[in-house]
Amino acid sequence: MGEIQRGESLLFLTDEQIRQGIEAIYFAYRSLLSEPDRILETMEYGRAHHRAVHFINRAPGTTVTNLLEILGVTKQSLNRVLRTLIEDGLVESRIGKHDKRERNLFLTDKGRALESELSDPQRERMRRAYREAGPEAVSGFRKLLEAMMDTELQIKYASMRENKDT
Amino acid sequence: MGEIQRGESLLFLTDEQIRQGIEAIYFAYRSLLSEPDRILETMEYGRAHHRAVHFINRAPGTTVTNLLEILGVTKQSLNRVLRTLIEDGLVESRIGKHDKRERNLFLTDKGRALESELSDPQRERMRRAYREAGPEAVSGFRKLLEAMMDTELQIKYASMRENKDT
DNA sequence: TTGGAGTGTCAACAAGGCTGACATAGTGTA
DNA sequence: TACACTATGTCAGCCTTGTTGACACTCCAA
Repeated sequence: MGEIQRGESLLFLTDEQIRQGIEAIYFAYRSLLSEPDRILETMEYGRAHHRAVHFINRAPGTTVTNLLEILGVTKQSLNRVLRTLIEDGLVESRIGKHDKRERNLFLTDKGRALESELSDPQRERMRRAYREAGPEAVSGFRKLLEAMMDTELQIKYASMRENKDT
Repeated sequence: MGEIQRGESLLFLTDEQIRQGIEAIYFAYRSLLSEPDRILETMEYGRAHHRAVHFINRAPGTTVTNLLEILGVTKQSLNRVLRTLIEDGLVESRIGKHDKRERNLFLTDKGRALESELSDPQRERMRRAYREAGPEAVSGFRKLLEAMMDTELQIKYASMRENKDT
């Protein structure tokens, strides 16, 4: 490839560097799923259930529509998952107060237990990586991931962090 | 978000920071798949084909077993994909020279064309993010992703970079 | 010569995406 | 009030891509 290197090196923009970055995300993402996957194998739930439970935990009272937007799936797909979670008593669906068409979703104690079981090892892995790489790496990591996101997801990501930053 | 505080502060290790990191990867990974997904919709291939083509392109002559390890799927699953790619003339499978049981996989011109079509927009997104975030962020990003990987994948990742680092 | 490795293939199944169609309740506006 | 629209749920059927299990063949190496 032919990036011309002027004064300050642009070597970090070579095709090779770009490719390695893409592969790094792929491998890291897969590793991040490995623990929950292993646990999920022993139960009647799948990744889709984990994702739903994760985001309901993060934003208790969220609506179905909001969850649909965050997860980027169809309502039929989400509903299949949500139905089993509600039937099994992991998620509670309350009719909206302002708008009775809406359903506000909450985790029950049982739901929170599942969320922990699945996410704790994931967070532990992440914590180890954070610690190992140090605060500066973490900051660069976050910066880059945000820059990679579609504007739409960037906005959702930002809004999920509201009132949560220390 | 707040500036990372130096000194004794371990604020970057709070649960909230960890969770945000996990979500950031999730959203970024999804964004990274969005362009190829859109293109794949118009053809008879899927993500699995993209992955296969990507790694064959990266390591021309690689064997089936090696590809299986990198992709982490079963041979039946990979074979289904590989078969269509070979039938369609995107991948060439040559009997190994040293070990005639092995198949060495190569992209044809047509295969390289598909790889480009799918990966170029992805690399373009990545390049933009790299440029926007700057070299230091890139370095932190890479460092953290590597720290997140399972040892096994870390090794594969490292070996893929051999003789490719500038 | 024999066991194991590398590969290919068949069949059956599951998870979790998708579309399309239709139903119901509730909201908001003309 | 009537009507259009929104939020949600559900049925049916399809696709991709993962899985297991079984079996076959070739070839390498001890």
